[in-house]
Amino acid sequence: MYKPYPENFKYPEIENEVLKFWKEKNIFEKSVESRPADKSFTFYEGPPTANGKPGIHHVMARTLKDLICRYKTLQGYQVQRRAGWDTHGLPVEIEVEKQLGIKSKADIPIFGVEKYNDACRHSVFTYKDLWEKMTDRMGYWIDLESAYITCTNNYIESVWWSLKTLFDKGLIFKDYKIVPQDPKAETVLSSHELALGYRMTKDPSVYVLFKAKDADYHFLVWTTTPWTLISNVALALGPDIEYVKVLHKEIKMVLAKERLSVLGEDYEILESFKGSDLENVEYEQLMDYVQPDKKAFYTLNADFVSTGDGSGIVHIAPAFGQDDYDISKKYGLPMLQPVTRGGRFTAEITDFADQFVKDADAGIIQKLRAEGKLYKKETIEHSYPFSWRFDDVPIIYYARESWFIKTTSVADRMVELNKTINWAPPEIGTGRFGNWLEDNKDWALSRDRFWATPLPIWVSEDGKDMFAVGSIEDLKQGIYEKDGKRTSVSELEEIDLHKPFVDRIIFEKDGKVYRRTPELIDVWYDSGAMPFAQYHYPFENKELFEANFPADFISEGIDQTRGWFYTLHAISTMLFDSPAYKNILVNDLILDKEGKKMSKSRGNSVDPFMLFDKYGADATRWYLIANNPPWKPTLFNEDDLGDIQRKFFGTLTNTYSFFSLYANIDRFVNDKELVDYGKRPEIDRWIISKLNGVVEEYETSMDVYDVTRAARAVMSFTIDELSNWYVRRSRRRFWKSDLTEAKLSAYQTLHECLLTVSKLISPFAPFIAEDIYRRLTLDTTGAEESVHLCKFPVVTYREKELEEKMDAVQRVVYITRSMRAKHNLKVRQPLKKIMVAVAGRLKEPLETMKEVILEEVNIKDLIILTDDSGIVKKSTKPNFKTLGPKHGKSVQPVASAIREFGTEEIGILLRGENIILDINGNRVEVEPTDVEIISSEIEGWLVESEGAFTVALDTEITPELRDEGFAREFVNRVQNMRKDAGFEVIDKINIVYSGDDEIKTAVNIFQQYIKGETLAENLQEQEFGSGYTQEWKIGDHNCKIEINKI
RNA sequence: GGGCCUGUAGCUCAGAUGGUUAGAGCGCACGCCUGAUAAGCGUGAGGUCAGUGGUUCAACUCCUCUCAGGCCCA
Repeated sequence: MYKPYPENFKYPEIENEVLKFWKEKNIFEKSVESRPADKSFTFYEGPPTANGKPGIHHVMARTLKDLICRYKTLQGYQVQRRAGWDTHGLPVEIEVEKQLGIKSKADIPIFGVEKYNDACRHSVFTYKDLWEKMTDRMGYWIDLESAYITCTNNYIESVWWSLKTLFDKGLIFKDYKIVPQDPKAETVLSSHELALGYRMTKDPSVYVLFKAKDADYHFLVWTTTPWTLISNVALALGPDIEYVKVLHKEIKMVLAKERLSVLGEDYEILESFKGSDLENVEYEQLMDYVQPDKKAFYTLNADFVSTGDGSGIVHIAPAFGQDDYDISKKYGLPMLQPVTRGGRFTAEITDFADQFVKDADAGIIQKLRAEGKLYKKETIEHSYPFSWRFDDVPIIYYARESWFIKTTSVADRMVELNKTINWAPPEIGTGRFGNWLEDNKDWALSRDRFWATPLPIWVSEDGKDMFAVGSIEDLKQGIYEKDGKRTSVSELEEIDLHKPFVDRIIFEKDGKVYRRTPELIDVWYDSGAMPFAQYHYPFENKELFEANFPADFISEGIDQTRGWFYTLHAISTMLFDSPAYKNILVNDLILDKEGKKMSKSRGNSVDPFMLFDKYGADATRWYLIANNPPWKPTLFNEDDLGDIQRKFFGTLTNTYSFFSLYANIDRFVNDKELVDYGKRPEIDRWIISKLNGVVEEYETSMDVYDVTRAARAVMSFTIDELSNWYVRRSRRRFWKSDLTEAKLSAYQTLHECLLTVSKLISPFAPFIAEDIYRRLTLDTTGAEESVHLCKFPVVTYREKELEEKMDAVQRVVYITRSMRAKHNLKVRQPLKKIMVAVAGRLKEPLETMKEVILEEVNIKDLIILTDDSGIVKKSTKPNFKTLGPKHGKSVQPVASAIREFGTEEIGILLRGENIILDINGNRVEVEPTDVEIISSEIEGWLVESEGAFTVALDTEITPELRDEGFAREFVNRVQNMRKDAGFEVIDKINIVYSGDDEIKTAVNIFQQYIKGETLAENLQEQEFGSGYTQEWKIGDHNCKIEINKI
């Protein structure tokens, strides 16, 4: 018995049943355990943060991960999938601060770090339930129970081990970093927070004159942050930019030639030179509040100088700009930083002491003007970041001491190792990621926050010595100090590797006291450490880690390029001199219909649960994968989901329904010995061959992670080949005749196709695949319990010539049908004959498929015209693919000569002989392969050509054909009535009818045919009874029909 | 400002290594089919393949520049 689909069934309901089945039977666990452990495929799950809600893009990423893992399982690999949760970092803190009503970072110690971090710890899994629900509902198979969690002691201990390793290698050091800072909260902002606060604002745009030392000219310098001028130590010029010295309003000044427009019209060029000629020119300090301790106040060359705006000369204040800082390191410039963390000038700046720097701008400008150092002042409107927490607090870029990892020391190695990684698509590996590696900067590791992995470095109180702690064991050598009470850490019952606990631990060595440096580490380090930290390596699971490193496969969104992709790679390179992953599949954003980014604020984001309820997880998954390659931005359109469901899943379940309907009537069970492929009818062999072709294409596509191509291949096979051709062509075999070998073959063929399709789609649409598979194998002994325990189908049978043959048949049929349509000749009206002219090699194949063509197009006779039939007119077309390389430039004259070929030349070519031409005095030999011969016309007939095929149609309708046409129309009306009357497919009926003479004649002649088609016992013209009756018009003839169930 | 990606029909997308009539689906119009049928099929309208210059016998395809969009970074 093949369970039919109920009418109007809902996919989500089926999916829920499948979920239940999976859970009850532990199918996921079995799909892992049933594969040999020594043939493993390692997958790393990038940990999401569970304190944000999951969205549609997470469905995309999880679909990709799931389908590759399922595919590899199908192929017989053991794929362990362990979930993970990212639990530290700013996002968590921000959520908690919102809940607790904490306004600024400074409030946190007052509130209590201990309480604060407890709140973080509890907030981490706010949406864990939702995430798990989504994971489960969408069919993403991953072991949630054993998930690794980054804030556990074990995890942190592994991270500490790695940090100590790096520290001992000398790869961790302290330096300055220019960070965007919220001056009111005295907090460093993440790039994410920074992005929140950009808005248009007005700032001064000032041109200042720096007087060259011992000379009579000035450098004209532009800035939008006058307050940084106090900290100026150098001026930068572009080495390849052209500069001029001009006389303007009685002042000699230097600026970029391209920026002369700044001066208006009135100037006189005195000299011109390149930036590189102007290196090392000393100038007088502009405002002398603070004195540097190193050589300063001279010009230098820098590539970042542009002539897009300003004067082409950039003032350098190392404490307040990343470019400035970098160049200062290169030239060994001093750093002047007379500004507090709160953004106020220090006491040294006597005139502006304790003023907020931005507020001091006006006073500074005034002072410069008074001293004659201001050339001009304008106002500029531009986009500038502001605090997202406080109104009207501009962000200040500010140099702060940070801890760094010296990734630049392994930059070359990272580049090298990256070349061994297989990126899908490749351009992200070479481009976005590769360039990022080439341009590597040291990793700014530390964060001045509260809820994250503490940096395990202890510094002596005199600041001269430090060491790293790499394990809890090491930590136990320390002393826990709280409220003046000192306890040895080894005596404590509970150890928490977070603030403030670890900050209370001190070490005493050689008479010195060591305290932990207060910083925490970048959360990205946590996730990048997951290959070993998830196993608590090296403290445990040594073998497990080694067996699962590096990963065979990871997959995440493109936003992880500089996030997880990088941190995994950097940490692995430094610790293990190995990449962390061998294959990586990247997905791009999901945008809305208009191509805009989805966001809560815009209200255009899509709730995945709504999609699952409305269309099902399968349709959602399929849509995301098949619509376009995942590594290109997807324009999300809900309507297309409905299309996928109707067209693909609808066709598939419909095909199954068709199969089950007849298989149940015939009591077909798939336990008979298989009919040899070779013995099956042509159409069966054809679809089996096509099926195997799809299996091949699917596998090659999947192996290079081209999942979209694989999905599309299965989809078009199912819709076009299986349903629209095979089933339609074979319908009669299922409802006619007894269960002969031919019919058995049909059942076995369709069964195999459906079964294989269910396996192929199982990674993509795991629910419906499971459902169809189970319906198909309900009575099959020895079948796997679940499609997800099956092996990938083996290619069994190909017959490429047959595929070509059928292709030819289909083309003839399509041409003929289009001709009928154009000439308004209904398909139910039989026609006398068609003639088909084709290239010689196709003649015999078409001959054998004659019946198929005739049946499809409802025509009585098919004549395949031989090349020498005399009535086919042939023409020639040059084949540029062979001619081009041979003749190059002179291909055109040869081509036109070929177009001129007549019967004689064509005859020669058809015999396989060459033709010698004389083209402008040159001897040219034309081979048969250089010419395409097309049958373009058949004399005296209605013809249509397409490529190598020409079809001629005899449109004459004889009285006999007309009668047969009527008979077919009659059958069609009866069939419609059977259906309207609600009769079963196998019910027998009696027919009563009336009509004019022409109808009567036709019905009489084709009485047997009509009875056979409609399962009628009687077909008579007599008094109407009380049966189901309808009136019809057949052509111009009226007709009344009554049917009665017997 | 830098890097990467994208630009093909009204919409969503295909178009191996350059080869001469650029395809599909959806949508639209018209028609057909109907013992799978809230499906299916056909026909038609709709394209200077973003633009420019070049390489070539031949460019949607390769190269240059420009324009537009997206993402990342500064």
